[in-house]
Amino acid sequence: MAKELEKNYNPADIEGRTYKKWEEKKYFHAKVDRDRKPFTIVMPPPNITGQLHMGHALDNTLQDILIRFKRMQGYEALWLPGTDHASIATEAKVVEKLKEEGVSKEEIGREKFLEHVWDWKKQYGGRIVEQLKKIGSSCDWDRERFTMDEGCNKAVREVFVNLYNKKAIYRGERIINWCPHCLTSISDAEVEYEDQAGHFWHLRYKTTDGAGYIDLATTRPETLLGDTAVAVNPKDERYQDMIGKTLDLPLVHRQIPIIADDYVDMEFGTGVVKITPAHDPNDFEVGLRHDLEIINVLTEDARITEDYPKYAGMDRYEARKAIVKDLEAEGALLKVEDHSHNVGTCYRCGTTVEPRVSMQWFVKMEELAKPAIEAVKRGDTKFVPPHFDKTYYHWLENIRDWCISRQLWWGHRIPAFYCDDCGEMTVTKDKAPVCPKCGRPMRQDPDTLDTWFSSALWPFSTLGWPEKTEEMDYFYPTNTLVTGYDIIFFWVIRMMFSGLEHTGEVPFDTVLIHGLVRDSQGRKMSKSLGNGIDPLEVINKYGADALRLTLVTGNAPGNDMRFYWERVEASRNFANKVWNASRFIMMHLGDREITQPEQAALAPVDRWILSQVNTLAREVTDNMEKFELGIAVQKIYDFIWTEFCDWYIELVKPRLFHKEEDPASANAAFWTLKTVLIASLKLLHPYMPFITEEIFCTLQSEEESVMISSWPQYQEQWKDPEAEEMAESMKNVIRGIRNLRAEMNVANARKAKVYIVADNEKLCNILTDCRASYEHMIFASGLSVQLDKAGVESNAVSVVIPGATIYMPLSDLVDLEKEKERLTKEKERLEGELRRVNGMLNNEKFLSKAPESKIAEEKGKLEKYTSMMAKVEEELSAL
RNA sequence: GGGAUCUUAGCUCAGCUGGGAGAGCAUCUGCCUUACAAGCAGAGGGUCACAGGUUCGAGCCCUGUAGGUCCCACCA
Repeated sequence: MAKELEKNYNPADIEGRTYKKWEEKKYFHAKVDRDRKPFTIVMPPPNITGQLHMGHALDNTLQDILIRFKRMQGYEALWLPGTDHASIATEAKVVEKLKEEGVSKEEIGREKFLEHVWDWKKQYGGRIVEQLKKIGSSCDWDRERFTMDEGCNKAVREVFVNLYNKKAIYRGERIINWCPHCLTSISDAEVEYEDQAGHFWHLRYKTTDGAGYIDLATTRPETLLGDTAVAVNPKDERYQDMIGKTLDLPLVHRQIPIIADDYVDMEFGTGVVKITPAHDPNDFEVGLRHDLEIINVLTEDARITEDYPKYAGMDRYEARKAIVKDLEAEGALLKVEDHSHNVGTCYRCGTTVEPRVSMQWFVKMEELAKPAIEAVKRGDTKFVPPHFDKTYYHWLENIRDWCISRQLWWGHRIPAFYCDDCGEMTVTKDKAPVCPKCGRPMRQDPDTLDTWFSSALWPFSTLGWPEKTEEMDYFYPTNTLVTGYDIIFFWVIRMMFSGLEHTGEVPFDTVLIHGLVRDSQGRKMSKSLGNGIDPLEVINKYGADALRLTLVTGNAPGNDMRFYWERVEASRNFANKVWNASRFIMMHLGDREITQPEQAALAPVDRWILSQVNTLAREVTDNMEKFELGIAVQKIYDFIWTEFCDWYIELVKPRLFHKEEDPASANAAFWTLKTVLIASLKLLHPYMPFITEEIFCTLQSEEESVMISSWPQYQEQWKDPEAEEMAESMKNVIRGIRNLRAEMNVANARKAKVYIVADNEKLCNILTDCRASYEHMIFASGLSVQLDKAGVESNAVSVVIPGATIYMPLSDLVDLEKEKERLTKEKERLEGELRRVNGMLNNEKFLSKAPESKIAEEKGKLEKYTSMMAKVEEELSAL
């Protein structure tokens, strides 16, 4: 049965069934196989609330390329997928859904609420997984995990208890970042700072003795209600006599001391700072040093507390207005200035965070950070590109303790238990412990853990840790972690110190960092701007392969890229090119039995393209191993389109069209076409898995698959410098004639006799030997390759190529002036080249210091250009 | 305030350890040549931000300047 491809490349028909076939055949599944080397990637788990966006598409395309490459190279390649429970985001979603139904989470209670969340997860959590499949991700879905599954929970409890016992986790009342909208604490990393326009309110606080006053400025007048001191710098001479005095706090009329603390910058403002320990992290520190009272004036949703009846219930901003007004009335307001300052906002909802003193759990970071820094310094884990290690070091070297408790219900519950009877607290892996002191049942801490706490364990919790599993032993440490630079501090550093602390090893040897996919104007894609491009829309229109190719071409690791539909079209066009070249080959191949020809039966052009694809395999492999995916795919693209399609296929066409006349030659051509096509498909497969699989299976058999075929290896025997030289000469001839015809505006239909006058016998022989390969491409009525000008008409047009001059008698079309112009231009070009070469070769320092090979190369060029120049001048003078 | 990074063709970007500037798109000129007009053949277009330095030789290495982007930072 003749094998054929559909007339048009239609990705939609192919992708779904191809992916299904791969899944059914279990090609994605990796198992412990001690005879093979493992290669492991763990997928950064997308949030279950998420929809596939361009960031996921890029991230997963890169991972899929790497894993397919390694799989074909013979590694036991595991790409372990999963999803993240995303506590804040998911809880918010479900709360919102319940709100629409008229219920609040408090009304239904914790257990019932969690049931709702699990239902929600069941219904929507798989969405993103299905979307990942659409782009071709070859993950081992049999091993899919969830950050809240039983295994992850076990790992979380193990880690928490271990760290607690080592005193690396502690509980304490600290000032933390509080989101008044999400109603939970968030970590430092989760706060995003932005410049906001605000004001400076200049205030005057009078001393209680009525004898003096002190002026200060604040950006948050409403916190005045919680002021418990005013601070000046101890060295500030202006205020020496004020230190120790007491002030009458306006509005509240509480007596507060003037204290001295180094924290105060004398240069800034009046050099006086009001101290509100409950509502500012720095003031909190000052408060600790001076044993100040902490007066909380805000509720958890950032309203004024009942303690201040006049303002009670007002939110932060209403209260600010009211208080400013009252201060003015009291004469305490001096002036108001515009001022822009840095405000912390919640990364999730954008609400301005409120520093808040509360009881939370923390991970002590200093000791954990050290080994993580050392590991990268030693090179146990490398960043690609390397400069991202600076970001990594900077974070770890300046890290503060990590607030891990969240006032949420959806998440891993903190494994700390309290005895209401005797007040005992215990931290245990046990899910329902009794009080170690009095034996009564205990109450579990109501808080859950920061989502990143479980994400930090992902590279090993997914492999079965803390159990000593085969998988853990075989696949861990993993190899490459692929993620965006915006996630380094959230995730990479936390996996690093967690891996080192709990497994004693780095969790991965390489961190491949990519940038952001921006819109065509360079803006970040965002929901609020509405400028996001849906990857699924791209796939529907142009196919997953086109999307993937677009995301990796012309991009270097760590750099942002802009999305253009034009680029997707270019990728789709390439897919179509591959498709049609394959279709052409198969059309002529039909059912023909092809045998590997003897070396001697191969035409020079066959040996040339075989040599080329061989070199390509080596270069592509090198580039991919260095994570230079953009460079690698560019080489594949150029090879397939230019060398294979535009040159080789065009050159062998006559042998296919007249296959019956010379079966041996046709066989050699077919064998070469097939061999090169298969190698190309293999090299291209990691980038464009669907189209390559479809063509491969049509060409070979449905039972086979390019994705589990072996990666092309460089083989010395196929290297053929002679054939390459031949091809170069042949291309020069063809290009020379094409140029001539284009410039003279001679249609290909107008045939002419062509004389190639070679400088030397060698080139003459080369061009004679392979004339059958290129004769049809020069539109000649006759071709003569010779060593002298015998028989060449006197007024033929000419073009000088390296080593030869080509003449075409087109006398009736010749315009002498244009000929002169053309040859003069060529002469000028050669003069430039000769200037450069002579400049180098006449430089004694170059001759004495440059490497031999470079000097020889330049000498060869000098010879070439000198000879060409002589011929151009000769032609010119002949005119 | 500190750090990172970028500045290459009209646009978007590549350019591996320093050795004659590339791609895609766009533009111009011919072609429906029986795989592909989502195509073929040709052409034009760049003092590689600027100034120094190292080197026989710099887009690439070093220093500085200017501009852009991003991250971090407790200046009330």
